[in-house]
Amino acid sequence: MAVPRSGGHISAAPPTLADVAELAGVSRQTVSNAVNNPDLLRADTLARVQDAIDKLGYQPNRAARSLRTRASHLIGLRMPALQEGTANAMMDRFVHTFVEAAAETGYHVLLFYGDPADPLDGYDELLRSTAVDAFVVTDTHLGGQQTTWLQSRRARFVSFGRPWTQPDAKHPWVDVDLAYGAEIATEHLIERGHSKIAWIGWHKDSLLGEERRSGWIHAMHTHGLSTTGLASRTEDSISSGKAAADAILDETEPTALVCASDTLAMGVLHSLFERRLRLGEDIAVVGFDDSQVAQTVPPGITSVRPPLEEAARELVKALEELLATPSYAAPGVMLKPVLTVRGSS
Amino acid sequence: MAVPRSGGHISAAPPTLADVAELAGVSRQTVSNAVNNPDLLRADTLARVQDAIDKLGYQPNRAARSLRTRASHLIGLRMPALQEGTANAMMDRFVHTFVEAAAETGYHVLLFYGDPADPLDGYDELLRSTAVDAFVVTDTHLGGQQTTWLQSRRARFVSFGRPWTQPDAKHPWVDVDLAYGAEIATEHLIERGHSKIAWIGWHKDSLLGEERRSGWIHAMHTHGLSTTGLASRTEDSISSGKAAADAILDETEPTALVCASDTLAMGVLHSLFERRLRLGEDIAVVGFDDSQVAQTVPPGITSVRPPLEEAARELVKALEELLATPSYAAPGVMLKPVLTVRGSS
DNA sequence: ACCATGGCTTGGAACGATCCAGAGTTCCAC
DNA sequence: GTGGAACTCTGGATCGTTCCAAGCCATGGT
Repeated sequence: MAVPRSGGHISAAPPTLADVAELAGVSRQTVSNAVNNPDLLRADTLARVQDAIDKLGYQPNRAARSLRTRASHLIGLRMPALQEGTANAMMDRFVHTFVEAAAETGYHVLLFYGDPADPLDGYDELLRSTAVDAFVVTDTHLGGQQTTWLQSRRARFVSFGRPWTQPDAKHPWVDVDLAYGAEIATEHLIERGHSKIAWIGWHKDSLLGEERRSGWIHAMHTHGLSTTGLASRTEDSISSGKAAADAILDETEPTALVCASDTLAMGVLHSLFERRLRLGEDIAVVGFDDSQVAQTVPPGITSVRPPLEEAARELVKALEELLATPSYAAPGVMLKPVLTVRGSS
Repeated sequence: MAVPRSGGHISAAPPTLADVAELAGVSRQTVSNAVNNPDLLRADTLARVQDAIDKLGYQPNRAARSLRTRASHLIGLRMPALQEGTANAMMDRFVHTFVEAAAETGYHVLLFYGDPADPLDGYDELLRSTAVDAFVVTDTHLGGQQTTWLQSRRARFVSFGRPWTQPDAKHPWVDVDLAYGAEIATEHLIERGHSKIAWIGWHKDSLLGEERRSGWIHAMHTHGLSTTGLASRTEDSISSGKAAADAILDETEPTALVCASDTLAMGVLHSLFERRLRLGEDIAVVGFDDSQVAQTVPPGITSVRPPLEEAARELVKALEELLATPSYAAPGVMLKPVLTVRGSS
């Protein structure tokens, strides 16, 4: 003998629509309406159904609902590649707010893994199995491969990061204006009385790097300061940050440094440590990303803080509209970072 | 007229089992078997079906499959609370490997959000809607609320963190032996010639804190060293770490400090910075967690590194068995951390 | 009294997969 | 040549929900 469906005190199998309907003395469809279109029911019927729902602890089965409505209420997010030693804890803050904001509109986040060597790995399977309603793409600066491909597959998605390579892309995106970030960082140092302000940035082929660099140049020139001999380009790692700092400190003796990332700023700190120079007193340093490290290292590193929470919320908003109206084409949203001033400047 | 189902070049609607069956000239069930039990088919039939599957790019619809098999192949993970300024980037590394390991066994991770004030928030909804097959619980040290509740709801789960309050709990768990961690940290300092080694830890009501502390005490006593006046207890924050360091440096003048967390270690660094003492030369410091910060601060903080990757893989393994055999009761797994030695000691 | 109106409720069908029981084939032993 | 086991394959039912078209019942205008 099978165990009776809804009889148990500790529900072995969760209650279904039919169970609720029976208890409330109405049909399945009426219960469904009570859940999805309450205003279709007469007040007293609705109350009766609600009682039954509460009594049984009913909750619609997601799989069944997804099957029928062709919507999973899941947003796919590919796990960003993890680099040991690099301050990408930034993503943590972003993901956190994103999950929170998504929850508020009834969406959950499906984290998936893809081979770091293949930027498209993982997307196809989820798309074909209709496991997610949409994606959030976060690595647009690596070239538009993912977005181009998703577009060709008619997948729904939003991106955190502007469509660098296709300025006419139609998908919603949110990004942070980090040229502006470099500008306010540099101006902050100028206000503090510095005039020999060096730049430690990334290689020329990095779109993000060139953008940030342009902010520094703009601020310097606006204030009539020269930039010659003050810029250096290198990898985004601590050791190369240190090497770059060593070189520039020996050659040009700047009084302040703006770094394209907190990782590079940490490299600078290593150089200072070795030279027994004191951060914030002997020399000023400003970083990017406002990572854990910048926040905690004594005496604190002044850093350009991207509004990740706001970005996450904007993306969820765009997603919501995109899923409501498939033809939705939002203008991109560009957010301004703020400078968090700490002891290093 | 409706668009023909599988006719399009750019598939509007994904192909279904029936489409594949038709193309291959077999029944739906045979296609299903080709996917799930290939050895039931004759070799030539299997090849024909496979061809059709490849040609159409067929992928089973997850919702339909979930509905029928009552398994979503999703693992629920509640977003851990985010504390600004605290070095919990540790979780990032854990989540990353977990997602990766889960993917290898065909599972994806469903990230969800729960009100930080209510440790149970979020679980119930997912459970009742049968959205996930199991949970990973990560905050067992906050008291066994979540695990007790999940157990009473007959939910499947594994925990990262031993069942502190119920030593007889039956669910699989994985944890890191951080008493041992404190021990090797202390012994490392003793080897380096230190004998006045202070402890900066958490309040007495923290189970994790007491455990780590016991490792320090054990190592000290084993080597005939006194611990009196060398221990301090405080909050897990940078400012209280600094205050504790200030007090203990003034009173007892230790030559080395073991901190219960990297956050506290950062507090110590602030104290040293103010006193113009040089980390690793004037005084040695060891932290816990091997966070980003410990890795990057010059000259690097020696830190007890929990094997998060291994833990994640063990948890996935346990999950797999748990989902295969519902009555599965694994013994807990206790992993040993390693000490990452850097310039601070 | 009648029919149209509109609000509320209903049973049957469908979403796309798997489970189940049975039908058809093949093959070997007697 | 036949019976039976083993192997393949098939059609119908089912998972729990929502869509659809139709049914019921008051109400109100003619």
